[in-house]
Amino acid sequence: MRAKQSVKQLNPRVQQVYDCIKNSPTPQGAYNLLDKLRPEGFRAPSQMYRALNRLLELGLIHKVESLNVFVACDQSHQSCVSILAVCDSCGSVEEFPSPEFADQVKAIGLEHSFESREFAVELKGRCSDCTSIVHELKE
Amino acid sequence: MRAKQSVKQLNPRVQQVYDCIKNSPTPQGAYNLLDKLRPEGFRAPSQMYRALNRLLELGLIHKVESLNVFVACDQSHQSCVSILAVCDSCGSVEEFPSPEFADQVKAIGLEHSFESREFAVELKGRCSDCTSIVHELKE
DNA sequence: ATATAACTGTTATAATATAACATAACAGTG
DNA sequence: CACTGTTATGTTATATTATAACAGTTATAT
Repeated sequence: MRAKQSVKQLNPRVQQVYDCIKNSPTPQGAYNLLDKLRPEGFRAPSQMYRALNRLLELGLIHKVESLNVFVACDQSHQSCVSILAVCDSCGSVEEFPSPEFADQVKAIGLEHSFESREFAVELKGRCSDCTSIVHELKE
Repeated sequence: MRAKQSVKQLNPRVQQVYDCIKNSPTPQGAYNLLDKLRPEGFRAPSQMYRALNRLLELGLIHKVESLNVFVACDQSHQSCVSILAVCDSCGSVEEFPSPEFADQVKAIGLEHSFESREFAVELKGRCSDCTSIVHELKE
């Protein structure tokens, strides 16, 4: 049997998609990524979705469900339970890790006898950059 | 100008969709609802999405973004900021309102200078019913 | 009554995602 | 080495979800 791929060594296609997402300033949709990687030999959606699903499994990226886009996971935290803050204005997505918050969500679930496995929080609003731009315009 | 529709009196098509969602034990997709309401004269997706978007605006339903399905909002709470707990096993969605939780999420946003407007929390796991069934099977 | 905005119907198409099958690369085993 | 099961990749077609654009209708304030 072939050795299971370690996280240190991603498959070529998976690595290409991961790099592309990491190098993008804003989160990317699957077909957007597909276009970007067409020169590298990506042809069909299924190729892209395979790589994306692998990266999701590994926890290296998040999917912003409300926008159908993908964003690299901020590596600085371990428990990949985080708040994704989506800026309506510029489209950027920031990740706010908060372990105690994760505990609280699980606790609320348990109050209702719900055994939670994973969860996602998506915030909509305006990021700090866009807020300061608005303030400057008002001056 | 036509009077703005009050919440007490929904338009016929909107009301039909709302009733259909409320009467469904599990959350429904748009095309699923469309099939159910075909006998009532619904023909095209755009008819359904118009009604769904109206209900979302009014806060009468939620969209479960990770599943692309719609669920009636639990009327018992006002500040429609809630946790949606999706059961992997039976597909049911429960709503856990928690106002203090909402404040906490906003606070985490503000710590990062993010002005949040709205947000959604989706929990994945196993509901109390399915958990007890599993326990019974183990006996 | 009639102008106007809201609602509804209809057709077409865009955007997102997966199924199903074929081929290639690879690692272990006899 | 040749065989075998597994993972990875390529390819085609199709399913699923959502919106655009336009025409026609209904309701209501004036």
